[in-house]
Amino acid sequence: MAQTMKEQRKDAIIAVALELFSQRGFYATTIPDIAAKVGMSVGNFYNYFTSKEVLAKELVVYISEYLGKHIRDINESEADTEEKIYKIVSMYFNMAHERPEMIEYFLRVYLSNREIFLDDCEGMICVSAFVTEMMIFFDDGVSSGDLYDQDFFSAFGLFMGYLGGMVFLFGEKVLPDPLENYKESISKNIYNALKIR
Amino acid sequence: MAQTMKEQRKDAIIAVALELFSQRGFYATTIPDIAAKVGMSVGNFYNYFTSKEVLAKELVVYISEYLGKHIRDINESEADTEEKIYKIVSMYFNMAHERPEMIEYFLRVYLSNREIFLDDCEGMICVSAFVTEMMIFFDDGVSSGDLYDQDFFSAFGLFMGYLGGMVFLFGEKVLPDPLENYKESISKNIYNALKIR
Amino acid sequence: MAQTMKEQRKDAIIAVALELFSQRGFYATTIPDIAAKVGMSVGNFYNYFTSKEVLAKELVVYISEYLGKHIRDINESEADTEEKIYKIVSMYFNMAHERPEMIEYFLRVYLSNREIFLDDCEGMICVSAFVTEMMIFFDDGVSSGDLYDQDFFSAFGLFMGYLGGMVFLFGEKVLPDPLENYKESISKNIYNALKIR
Amino acid sequence: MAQTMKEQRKDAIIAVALELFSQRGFYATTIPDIAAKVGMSVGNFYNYFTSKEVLAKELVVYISEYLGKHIRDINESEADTEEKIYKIVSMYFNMAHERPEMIEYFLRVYLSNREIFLDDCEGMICVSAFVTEMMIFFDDGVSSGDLYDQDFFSAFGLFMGYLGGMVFLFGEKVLPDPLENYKESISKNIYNALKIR
DNA sequence: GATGAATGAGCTTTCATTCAT
DNA sequence: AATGAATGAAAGCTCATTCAT
Repeated sequence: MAQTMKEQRKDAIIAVALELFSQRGFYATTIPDIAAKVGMSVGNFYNYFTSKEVLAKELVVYISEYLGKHIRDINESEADTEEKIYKIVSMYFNMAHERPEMIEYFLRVYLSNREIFLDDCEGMICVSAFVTEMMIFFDDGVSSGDLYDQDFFSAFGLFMGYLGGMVFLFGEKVLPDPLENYKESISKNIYNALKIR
Repeated sequence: MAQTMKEQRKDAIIAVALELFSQRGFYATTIPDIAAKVGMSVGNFYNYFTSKEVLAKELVVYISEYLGKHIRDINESEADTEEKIYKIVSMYFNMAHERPEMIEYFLRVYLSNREIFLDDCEGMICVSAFVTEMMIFFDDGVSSGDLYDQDFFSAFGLFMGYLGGMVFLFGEKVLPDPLENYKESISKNIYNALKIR
Repeated sequence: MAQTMKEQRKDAIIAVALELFSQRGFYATTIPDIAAKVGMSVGNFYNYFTSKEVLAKELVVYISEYLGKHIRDINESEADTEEKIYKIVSMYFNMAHERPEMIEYFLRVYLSNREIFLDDCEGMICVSAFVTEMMIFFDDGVSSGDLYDQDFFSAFGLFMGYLGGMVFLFGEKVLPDPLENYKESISKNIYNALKIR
Repeated sequence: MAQTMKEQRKDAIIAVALELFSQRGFYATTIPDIAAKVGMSVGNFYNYFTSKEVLAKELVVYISEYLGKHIRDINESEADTEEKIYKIVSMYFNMAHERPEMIEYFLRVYLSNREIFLDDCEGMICVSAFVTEMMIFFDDGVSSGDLYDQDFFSAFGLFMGYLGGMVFLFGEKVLPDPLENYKESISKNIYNALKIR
């Protein structure tokens, strides 16, 4: 598991870029900003990522895999579908709390700046690790007779749109309570929307 | 109702800016781009809007009022809550189809580039016309015994997150069917999630 | 014939660029160099030429037309072929003396940096004004029975290669005498090489 | 004649640099490009050549000696002056065909980027091996009563300017025939221009 | 109101060269 | 001899904004 020096530096760039991009957006973050915060020269940055866009794309893949791994763990747990929904919501909100840069990057950079991701991420392929696990979740739910058998993306849109919307509202500071407090009601809403009828 | 010349020119800018911002994003659209498409000099543009950011903010207000007006009509109609949900979903998807620049602007510019709207739009005030009507919808639904009485923003997040998510997925071309076809199932999902329990 | 202000500024850029490119070469001359010498901001330079390459290409056309015009005058004069050769040589060497940046640009920038001119100047089209007049000169010489009827480019290569070579040697400071002094012998050499046999 | 390892590596760099410089030009070729193609690290490259400019200069000397050696062979042959001219033209065109990187380097890098060669190559000293042999050729021609006794550089400019011009035109793809086919007429033209009168 | 030339700061990216290993 | 990460200066180019006309 020992990382090479180069891998460590690359991870440092990823961490810093994630933070800055998520806070300031893609365009308002400059390579000099990133390099300075990593403690690296601008020129050297380009030994790690061939362009700003390539960095942005690697970041999406990174987050997608991170999210995907957590959902896989939930998928593989013993919980029933309703509990799994709660676990996913919890995981998502915890992540929004503890690693907000990841969720924010997803919402603010990936979902919004289509022009950046057009070339290599078409059809959500940069995000497939995550989407695949959500598919498995739905399929399992349907198979086990808990969820209504509907178009995947309709259900996916509900689930992720809802969660993303809440995180957005939280970021806007219009929610009266911490995200934490909404886990129950939101899980319930989602379950009600998706359950067998 | 006759508009002054100045108002007409201003509306022309708004229309063009909406189109370009929604297609290319805020940063990739330049003032020269907008001025050229309006048929106006760059210098003159600044007689109508004092900066690019101010233009962006006026655009949000414009869309918020437009959306708000349509929801008010639905709120004031005779329909019951379940029908109103269907009407709002329909209206939203129709708008995504016929005036995509509006929905796209909302999703791609307003929701994503927080840094632009920080100064004058905090706490969703630029978007209050629209939010207010959604609040009225929920209150009416609760009053009439149709909807479960929960935190407004939790319900709002579900509703708008879901719709936004679907439009996003549609834009990504991953939906097998046209948005139109999802009206029924999505309205149903939303109603199931929000109804009295 | 009154030039607009903008045309004057453009001409100023052309003059400066010609000078710097010919002295330092294309790559060693920067846009900031040019702008500074014109007394203009870097940004404003790009209101006149959309890129450094475009500027380089306009320069070739400019010189080609300038040279072409002078050769046309000679072609249309009453002189016989041998005299015309002398006139062309004289004109070329005078130009190398009085406007060296033009000849130098031709030799050092246009002839050498093929990659710059690949896209829009293929097949010598950027230089056609000049080549055309040389063609006319040869045709006339052949028609009047003075020149041997051979492949145009073979003759053209002799003529222009020779003159270019001499200017190069002059620039290298290896010629014992000023260019001026070679007019006679070179014209004679060219005539001997091309005349009817 | 066994080369040391170091000499072999150096020759490998020379071969690669010649190829890349002649194809892409001096500025568009990077040291990393060269090192990669040689299969060597960038750092190691600097153990063989102390700078990019030094490499460029060694290359000229290398070509000059190569050309000089071939001309010496011709000078030392039994042929008469007219035949020697033909042999030089042939050799030059053959070289342009079989080792185009050498001729191209001469024309595109050495003759054009004066700024690179200013410091150590002034007065054609980097190229003296070749120039010297051409001088010998002319002197012999004059001594044997075949060539007109004129200024050496005037004759040299004709000879080399002509040949360089033809190779240039060939590279521009404007010649109707292969270079090969021009050997006769060009040799004749040169002889006519230089012969005793 | 209208024009568009002008500014200048700042961006992404490149690359010859160095140096610790 | 060899590696390649690191530097840093500089390049081409963009663009929001201003201002003289």
